[in-house]
Amino acid sequence: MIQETMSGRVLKQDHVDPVRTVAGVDVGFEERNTITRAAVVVLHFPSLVVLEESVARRPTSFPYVPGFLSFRELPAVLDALQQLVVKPDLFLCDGQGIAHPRRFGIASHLGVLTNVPSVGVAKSILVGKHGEVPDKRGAWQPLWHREEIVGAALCTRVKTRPVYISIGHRITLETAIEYVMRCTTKYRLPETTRHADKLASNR
DNA sequence: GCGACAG
DNA sequence: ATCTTGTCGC
Repeated sequence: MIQETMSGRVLKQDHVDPVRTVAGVDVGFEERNTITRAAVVVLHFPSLVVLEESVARRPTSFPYVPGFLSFRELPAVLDALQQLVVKPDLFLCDGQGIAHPRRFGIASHLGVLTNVPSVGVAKSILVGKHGEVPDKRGAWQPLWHREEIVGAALCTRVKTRPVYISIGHRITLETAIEYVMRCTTKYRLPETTRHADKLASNR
């Protein structure tokens, strides 16, 4: 299957150019899921000032099937990306990178297609398990799946559930965690995804 | 066969 | 993801 083939193209080393812009990517739905709405928000790094926003809507063409999220959401995301004037140096996606049954979640799919470094920032686990994460900002535990470290459960805020970080493309887990922390201020989720989330859901 | 299952 | 107000807790 294409996910297994494409996962071979994921670069698990740091090939990250100096990061001046970080983009948050998220998707929402309208009209009883018949319309897919993708949002991309580009922030200046490290100031996290919003530089540009992009929204794209298109008919939903694929159902939600766990493990195949990118087929449902990426087409609209690519539409939104084409409208951007500023080229992002790094993508922070809602969902998994290689913390996926076939090591090719939406963050990896987006990273490989665009050849831009990407990171998966998920609110819940698709596959894998982890030890208890110390309740301290920045603390993390490896996420294991089939004797392999596929990501990290990261505490971005005390007394809050961890977020699940995994590499998408052209980055290492340690570097990914570092950027996620630097994009997170007072909330559980990075500012990038919070902005994209707001745009994708019309709030 | 029985659960689990990103958004 | 989405349907939805107030409310419990730090």
